[in-house]
Amino acid sequence: MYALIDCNNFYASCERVFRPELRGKPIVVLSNNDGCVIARSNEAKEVGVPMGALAHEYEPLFLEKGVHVFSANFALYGDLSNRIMSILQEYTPEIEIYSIDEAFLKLDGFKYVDLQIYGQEIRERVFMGTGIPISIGIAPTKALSKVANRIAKKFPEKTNACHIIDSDEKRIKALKWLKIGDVWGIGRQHEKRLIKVGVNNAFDLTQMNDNWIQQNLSIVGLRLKKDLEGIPSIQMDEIQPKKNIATTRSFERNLTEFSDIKERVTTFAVSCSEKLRKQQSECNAMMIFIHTNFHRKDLPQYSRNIVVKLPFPTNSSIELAKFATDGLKQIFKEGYRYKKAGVIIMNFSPEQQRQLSMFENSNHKHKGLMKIIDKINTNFGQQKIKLASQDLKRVWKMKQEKLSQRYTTRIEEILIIKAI
DNA sequence: TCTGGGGTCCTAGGACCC
DNA sequence: TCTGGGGTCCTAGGACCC
Repeated sequence: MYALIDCNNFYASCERVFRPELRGKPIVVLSNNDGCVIARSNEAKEVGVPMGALAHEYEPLFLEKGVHVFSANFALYGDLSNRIMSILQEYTPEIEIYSIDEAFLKLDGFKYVDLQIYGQEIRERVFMGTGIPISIGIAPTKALSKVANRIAKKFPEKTNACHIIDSDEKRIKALKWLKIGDVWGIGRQHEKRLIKVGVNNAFDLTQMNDNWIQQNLSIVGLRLKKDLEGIPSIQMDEIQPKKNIATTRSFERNLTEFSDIKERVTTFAVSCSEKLRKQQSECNAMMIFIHTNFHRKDLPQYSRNIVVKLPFPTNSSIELAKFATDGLKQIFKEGYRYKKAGVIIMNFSPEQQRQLSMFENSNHKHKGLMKIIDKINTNFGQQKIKLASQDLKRVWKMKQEKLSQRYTTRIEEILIIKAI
């Protein structure tokens, strides 16, 4: 059996951990730059805040309904996620961390264990250890455990937030209940196509012809169908090094000057190379993109990207910042108001087994230098050491007006309790 | 004024090899 | 009239996930 653990309204729940007075109150979390809503507590959903709601547009509703608004605090969410995952690891040797708030547990050899009781134990332990409420779905395949999890979430009273699909009867009932667009792996495009041929729920999908599925939804869709039938076809994935790493941001205001954008792109490249060194890889190519604000129909639009092939594999911040600047020079065009830029690095190779090039090589001194810089930045706070090409005293930054404290990762922001 | 950020996998088609 | 057969690798684009 597989168990899918999913945190309830994860970001909103994280904000509540250190603000217990907000339990039962509506909460929303905003995207970078406080642009739109990316997470909502159940109470916020009830008062009518949709996903992706524009913050400025919904300001009146927030005030009227007493919705508590937070800027995204990824330092906090990431740390709480790590804590939850390490608790989950105590319950099975085989775990797949699927996203920041989800994990699959493979429950092999649990034949004589009452899974409902086991599920309740996990829920209590995670809540005790972190203060985050979770829902659990248990079933013979991964896709079915996703379905079970949905039921657990939708009917918490009836299921005690843990639903198990362990008979064909339960499976079919669940599949008939689940709308096709809500099935894991069926997005907008597939949903449209399926409804057109009369597939309205997950059960209908399992009744379709294999050839049709493969032709229209590819092998991925066929695996999904089998999984929903109860034939395990989607495997557990181990944690693997990433194949791409990206740092992209919208700017708080439009940028027109090359030098401003160059500074941003340099910083993005440095951030990518830090992540790259963490997984001990080097990259062989890099993409840089810039574009204007797509939503402003009244302004001239410009959007371009460039892929730079590196002459040698590297993970040095200095080298990557230089290549990023070179790339930017080729795509930057004067006279536009830029809203967003990004750096994506790809084509990784392991740091250990590098192929030496006859003529061009990265500066071998960088390796030691980067190690020291990473160490200092870890110990003394991010960005203590920067490249001179980055803005050393950045005056403008992301809009984060409602940022909560990084309670669990910064000693100076730890929760203070006053005993009176 | 105002619209997030970070990933994965699959397929078709073209270039190239013998 | 008539023009082989079998591969691999790479890329762009499209779909999906949270």
